[in-house]
Amino acid sequence: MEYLSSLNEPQHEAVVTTEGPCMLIAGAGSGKTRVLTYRIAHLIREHNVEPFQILALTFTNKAAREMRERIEEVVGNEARNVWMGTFHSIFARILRFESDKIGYPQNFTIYDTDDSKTLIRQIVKEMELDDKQYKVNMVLSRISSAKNRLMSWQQYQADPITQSDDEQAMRPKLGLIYQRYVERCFLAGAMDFDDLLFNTNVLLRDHPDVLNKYQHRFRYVLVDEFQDTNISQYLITRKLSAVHRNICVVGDDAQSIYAFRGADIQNILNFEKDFPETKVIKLEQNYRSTQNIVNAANSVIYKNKGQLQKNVWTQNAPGAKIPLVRANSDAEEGKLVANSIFEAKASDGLKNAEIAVLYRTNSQSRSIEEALRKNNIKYKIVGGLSFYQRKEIKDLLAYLRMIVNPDDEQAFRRCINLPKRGIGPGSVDKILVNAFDNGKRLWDSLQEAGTFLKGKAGSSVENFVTLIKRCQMENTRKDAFEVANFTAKNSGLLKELYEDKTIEGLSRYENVQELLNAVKEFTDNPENEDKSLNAFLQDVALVTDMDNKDKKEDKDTVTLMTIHMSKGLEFRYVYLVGMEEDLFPSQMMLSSREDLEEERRLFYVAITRAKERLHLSYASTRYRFGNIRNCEPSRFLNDIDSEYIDISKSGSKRQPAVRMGSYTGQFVRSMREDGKRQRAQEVHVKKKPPVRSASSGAADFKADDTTHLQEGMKVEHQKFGIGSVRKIDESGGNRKAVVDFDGTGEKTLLLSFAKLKIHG
DNA sequence: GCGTAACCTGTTTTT
DNA sequence: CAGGTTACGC
Repeated sequence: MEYLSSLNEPQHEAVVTTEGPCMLIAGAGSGKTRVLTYRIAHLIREHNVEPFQILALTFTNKAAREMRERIEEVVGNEARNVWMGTFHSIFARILRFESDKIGYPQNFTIYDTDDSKTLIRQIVKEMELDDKQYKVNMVLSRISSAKNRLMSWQQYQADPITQSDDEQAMRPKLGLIYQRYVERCFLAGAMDFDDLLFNTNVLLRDHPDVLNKYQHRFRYVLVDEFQDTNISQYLITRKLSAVHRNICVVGDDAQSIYAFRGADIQNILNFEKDFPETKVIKLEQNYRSTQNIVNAANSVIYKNKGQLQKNVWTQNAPGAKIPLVRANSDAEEGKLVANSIFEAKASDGLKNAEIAVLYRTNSQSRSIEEALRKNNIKYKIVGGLSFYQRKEIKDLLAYLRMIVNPDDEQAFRRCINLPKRGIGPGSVDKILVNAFDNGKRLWDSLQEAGTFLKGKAGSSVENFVTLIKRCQMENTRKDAFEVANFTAKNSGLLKELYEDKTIEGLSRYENVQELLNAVKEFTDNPENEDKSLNAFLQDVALVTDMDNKDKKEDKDTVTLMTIHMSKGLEFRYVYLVGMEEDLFPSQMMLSSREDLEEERRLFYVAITRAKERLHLSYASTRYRFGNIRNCEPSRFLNDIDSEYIDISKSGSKRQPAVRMGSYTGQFVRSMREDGKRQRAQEVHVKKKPPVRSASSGAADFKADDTTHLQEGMKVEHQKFGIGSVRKIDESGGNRKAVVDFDGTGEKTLLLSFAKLKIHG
């Protein structure tokens, strides 16, 4: 029980109040994660609860992983058996187990947003609707919000409100698109992200035996970031905890920033109604930030109406005022931030890892990246373009999906003619029409394609089917890595990339190898019991970031990310850039008061990430979508009480530059608003964005053929430097070399992937 | 069916 | 700007 002594009174109460419903209102920096992990540890250690009886739900993989690690520190290995994960991953797991009950195959595919969009695009086309009236993003968001409110397509079509809404908005067929979309997903054996929650609700609603089983299994239910749950998620947790009623929700209404995807603060009010015996505990002492930061944050959130009563305070040192800095351009803002980081490191002895740069939109990262690179400051980007969204990665994944679920329409479309086999859109349509018109599965239609496709296309499809069958055969007796390897080689994908000797081609080839490495890591990880391809694909579909990569790479890096991604994290120094009207608050969000308040909560989240120092900046011109735009300082800057902010560096009287005429190359001539000329100003460097994958730079390092590698030879590795070969190990089907690197010591390298040069 | 060039269009946050 | 789609000639 020694861990309890470090807690303050409400924290202590929150840990030991294990029985009955409980709601923790946890202010920013109040030690929420600590309380949650201790609570779970306490259940296991003091109440003899079996780990598998505990269900703990988070929003991000990162939060789940962090919590698991911290519980492990207290209770050891047992922590592994706690049902802990994101809503989506936990319920995907349960759905897989119970898939037959709702008519889905056990190996169902999870469609990512791209798959969903492609499918909607196709449906709109097939229905011969105007794609300008039915814009993909709009259609998808309507469908998504319906699903999040648990409205089926039948209900959607029958509901007079949605119908009249759609008619007034000139898109009366939306209900039909919704229907078709659901039907096509079902035929393909696929669920999108929203379906994972929607179908879990259906499963628990229509199958009392299943509900009963899980209700009794989960004696304790915990929900993190409760303010961000939508109705669909809330209903699931409510049902699951209806028997034992030991449900603990943790949240902070001031940090609710996901209303745009259906999160509903009402859930907090509903909770007290649904569980009238709820014990409410408020954690109000902030341990994270200086007084100045806490006060500034409070002064901001105070501008919102209708927050829950809460008084966040701190005993920490007063700290410095918040500097507000104005730059002439986004590029200059980057420079100022980079310089400030450089100085902070020198004078305050900060490490890169203690610094974060936060922004509203992913596209803002560019100017910061360029400045940091010029200053030789190492950085990493969290989120943004994910590794798994790259074309070559999605291509190989499409093959793997096809092996596991050969009815997966989107995977089929992606890989049927890749590499080129002479199967064009005409043949693809015939195959699909043959399936849909005759009520057949896609896979069956593919297998009989020889009967209705003549010539080259027909025989190509037959070869494709044979290829998939061979891979499936492998899949019945080999682990994910071996199957993926087999598929990459036999599909011709790897060969095609290998033959592409352009810089981009090499990089794509490296990326595919990187994916194979990721599969290898997955199968090598002792925590993964199921090493099948199916298990790997499940995992990958719900992992959005590459943080498992970051672990191995350089750890001491400045973190760049959106404010959304930063929730739950903390840094000694935080640079919040782009404090400009229209950008933050975002122009697109300003249609209602509620929207503005959500943006303000986002500002609150950003401020409260900082422990010691918060640095605000804005640019008066910004390069966006190929245009220079003038920017005004954000209205949010006025929300901070003036005693907490230092505006001495923001008061430059220079007029913002205005774009004049067209530009070519790197510079633009600009003019002041008063008509006087200003010197040419650097606005944008026309360069490709930096390669962000873990294998960046790999293209410069061409590996040698290692077939003749022998013991005792000297080799060079891109990352580990020079070393000598100790042993060559050919067991287990993989050729591996044990290399003793000067400095880093012995490493075992997979020769098929390791980037090795033979030295001298 | 394939390859290229011209054209078009988005422009927010995430599982 | 960058990525996706269309039109067109082979």
